[in-house]
Amino acid sequence: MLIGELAERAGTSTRTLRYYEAHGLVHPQRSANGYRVYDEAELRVVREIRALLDVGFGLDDVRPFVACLRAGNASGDVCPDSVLVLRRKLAEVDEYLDRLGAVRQQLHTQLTHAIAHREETCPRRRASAP
Amino acid sequence: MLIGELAERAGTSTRTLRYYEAHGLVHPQRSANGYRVYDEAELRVVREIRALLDVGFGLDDVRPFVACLRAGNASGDVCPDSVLVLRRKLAEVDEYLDRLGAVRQQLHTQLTHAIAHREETCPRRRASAP
DNA sequence: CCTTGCCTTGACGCTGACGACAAGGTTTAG
DNA sequence: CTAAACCTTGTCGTCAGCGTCAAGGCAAGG
Repeated sequence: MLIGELAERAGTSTRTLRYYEAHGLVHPQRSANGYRVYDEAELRVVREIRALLDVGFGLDDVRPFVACLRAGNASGDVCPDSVLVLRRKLAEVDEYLDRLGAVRQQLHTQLTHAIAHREETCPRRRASAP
Repeated sequence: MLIGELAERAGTSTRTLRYYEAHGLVHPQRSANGYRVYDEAELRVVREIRALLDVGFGLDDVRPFVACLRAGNASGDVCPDSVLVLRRKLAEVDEYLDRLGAVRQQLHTQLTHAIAHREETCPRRRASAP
């Protein structure tokens, strides 16, 4: 299959596929006229890449998973390097969740105080004094 | 106070202060020789900006808070526009927390399956068979 | 006069994953 | 013959908040 078909089947663009290739994630054959030719395996690889990128991975994080798939495994997750990345990413996500939770708390506090301030300085009609 | 002093007192760089000015967030006076001259109020403004950026706001989000401070309020939070931004940002954070939680869940699942797969295909010494 | 240490504007670099366009070759259909 | 619809490489643009020179002016001390 050519690049256009793969792009459509993988739900991405030809530009993206060439980008992945330039970064060493995909290795298509070339036909006589220089066109990139992909097989079904590459489709699975591209879908793996996309799935991981959607979850917040970078291209470098994705490499072990691609290698794992290419090594013949049914899933890109099962190789040691992939597991390492999964652990690291999970830790990163946990850390970010913590920070974001703290931020949420702070925003909530700020908002609460701001509202309280408004009630103080410009009381609503039905509040206390007429 | 000149730009270097403000930068140090605010814990940032002169480049950053000029950047804020270029984006209309800070308006220093100019001395005869063309140097930027800031007063104490600008220090508070810059600190407000920094605090909000640290929490994940963009420069555009910060504008209402700066205007609020400049309007004479003790806090940049208490003006209506600031409250709107606070509400919006809180909602954004909540949404992102949800997504990130889902991602965490997925990563956890992938990791669990990968580990289980390893136990299957290459059992530990003390597992089952000798 | 010279150095040191401020300050000025201007302009390019960076990160990441592409989008958009240019200028051209190939193949197929009419 | 030509248009349509593929494909190729190459290059620049995008978003945000700055970092990092470059080239030069101004002030003060020795």
